[in-house]
Amino acid sequence: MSEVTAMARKPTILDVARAAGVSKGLVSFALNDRPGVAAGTRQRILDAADELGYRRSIAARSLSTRTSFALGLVVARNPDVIAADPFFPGFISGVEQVLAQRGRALVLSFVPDDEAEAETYRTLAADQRVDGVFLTDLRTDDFRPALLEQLGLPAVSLGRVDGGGPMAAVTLDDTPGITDAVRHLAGLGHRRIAHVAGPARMLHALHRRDAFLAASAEQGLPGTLVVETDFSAADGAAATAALLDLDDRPTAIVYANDPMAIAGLGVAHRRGLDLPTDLSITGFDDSDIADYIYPALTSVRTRPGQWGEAAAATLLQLVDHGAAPDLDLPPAGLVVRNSTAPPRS
Amino acid sequence: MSEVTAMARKPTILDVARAAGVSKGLVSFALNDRPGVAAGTRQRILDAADELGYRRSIAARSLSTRTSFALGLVVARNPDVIAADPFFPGFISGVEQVLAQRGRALVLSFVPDDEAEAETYRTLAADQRVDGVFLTDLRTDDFRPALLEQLGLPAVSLGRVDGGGPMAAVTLDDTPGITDAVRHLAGLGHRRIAHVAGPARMLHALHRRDAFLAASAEQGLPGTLVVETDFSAADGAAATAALLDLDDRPTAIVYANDPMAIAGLGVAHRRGLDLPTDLSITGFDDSDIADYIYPALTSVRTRPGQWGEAAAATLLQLVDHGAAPDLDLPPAGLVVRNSTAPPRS
DNA sequence: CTGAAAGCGCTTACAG
DNA sequence: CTGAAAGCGCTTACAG
Repeated sequence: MSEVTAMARKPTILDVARAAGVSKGLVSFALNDRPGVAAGTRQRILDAADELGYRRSIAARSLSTRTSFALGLVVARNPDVIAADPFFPGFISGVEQVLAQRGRALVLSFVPDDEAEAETYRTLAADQRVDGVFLTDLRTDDFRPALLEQLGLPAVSLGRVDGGGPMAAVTLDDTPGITDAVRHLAGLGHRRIAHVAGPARMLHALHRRDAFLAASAEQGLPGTLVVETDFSAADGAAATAALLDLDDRPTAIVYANDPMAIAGLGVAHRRGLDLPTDLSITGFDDSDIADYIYPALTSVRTRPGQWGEAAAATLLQLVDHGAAPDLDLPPAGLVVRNSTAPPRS
Repeated sequence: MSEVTAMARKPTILDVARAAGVSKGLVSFALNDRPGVAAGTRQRILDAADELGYRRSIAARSLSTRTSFALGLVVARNPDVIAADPFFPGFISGVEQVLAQRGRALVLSFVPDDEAEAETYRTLAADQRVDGVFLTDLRTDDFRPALLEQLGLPAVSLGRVDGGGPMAAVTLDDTPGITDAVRHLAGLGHRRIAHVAGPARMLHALHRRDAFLAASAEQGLPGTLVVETDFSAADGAAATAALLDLDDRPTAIVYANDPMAIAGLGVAHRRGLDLPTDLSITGFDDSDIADYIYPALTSVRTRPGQWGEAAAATLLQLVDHGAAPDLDLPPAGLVVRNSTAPPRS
């Protein structure tokens, strides 16, 4: 009977202290790698903890240190758009890989709009659910940096915040990928190249558009064919239809993400165009499926997993040490497949 | 100076007790809707709490109640496969919608394999990170139900566990969707219909395969053309190629998910087949992109968001009240588009 | 280098 | 119906 009770109860710091013949305080010091514990004593404590299968209670540590040992990610997007976007699963996997070995958990939140997003950050901060957050999908006039600052929530952003505040950032330049795409198409002989861009309120969509514009100028192309979308397949299809309706329609289209490029392929096929001869297409993200559609999609390969690892390491450093240097990741590169070819004569 | 200090500190239960002129204990009772607090006193306490902008500390509540006020989801899949699968974003959105209004958080974990998965559950339980978990992607000989039972972690499974243990379940029958697909194809005149199945170790893949077999039998079709895959686009493409290499190749293929169906379309196109005339194709999931590829994909529509809401509500009930009834969701239905047509002559 | 004690902010028997 | 106090399991000055 008492044996059962003894087995059911998980060991506390007091059990370790008794087993090692020291005080709770000293156990705490040893476990936290604090200086000022004799080497022998430290070892004895560690052994005792090991022997007992002791794990420090996160709830108790949270209460006394005001730390949750968790990091947060809140994503404000339409579920359909998230589902079509290969970024988040890869990013989260990367984050996990780092957090798991550091004993941290990831608290995830998908919210439908800006308002719910702000509310979520407030709740996360008020409840001290997380020690810091990842800031993704940076926007123009983004209200979040100021909000997080006000809430005192450490954050690392993916990409650099607009105003250039003090927020730690992990960056990855999309420009070379888009530039390569335009050069590649121009090199094939295309002169009328269009861009199906993401929403102007999203910074990375803007960067891709700007890169497209700059590369077009560099190649002496007009670069006036830019259509804005919300990143959805539906918008990508509509934008493609609009471009193909033009009297002087483009011979190539650079899309700001893969789902739209795939939808664009569909529109072109429906119109009986012969791809890639009648229309060259490039995507962005290099989704898993890109290699298997017809024609296989030329796309810009980003590395969401690397972003995740880097962002997690940076945020952890920020949370643990109060500061972290910015990190710049190797830029995205173009993967050439069969959806791009010289224009028809 | 002291004002600043006063402002920075967030109110505790003691502040509320003082403001209301009662003891901490009584505040706790009032906040937890316990009986035995005079109506007037309760109101006074609630008002005081409101006035002060008081929120109970989750860390403190966690420590004294051994409750984390969080639920867990651990997903063991290759990031690429997750990325291609529209299920999780929708599911998570649904879960969130319920958790947010109940003050619960979602702890998410993506792990690479079974071993990491088991370790994650152990850690989640040992650290009391979550009060319960969602069990997705049920497998044959699934080690998780027994592990969770042993760890004392309440769980609700998506679909019914193999052995039929005591675990709460939210179910959604895939059978009608597949049956409809086969009937639809048979009705169009197809006699050689193949199935590109998911991995046999995954229960929902098995269910879809069994449904395919049963529907084939019902329609008097051989139903022998079944190829197993890992659900990836790569495997879907390979399976399609193998089927099309057959002397007596199928005129229609029922895929167990959309990414494979899309990859299959690509393979068929590459071989110069005229779709859907030369080959009819159906998917499963009804991804956002299904409507925009060419030809638009006939697919089975599941409702991941509904699953998420139902599963979250069920798990919360289980965690809060110790028991929850099983729930059966409306079955998936076929959405007919243009990737299916009568076979050539 | 080590111990004893207070404190983190709640909840919960126990009295009255 | 209400209060006083112990307890959840840690961390952290403070002494020595």
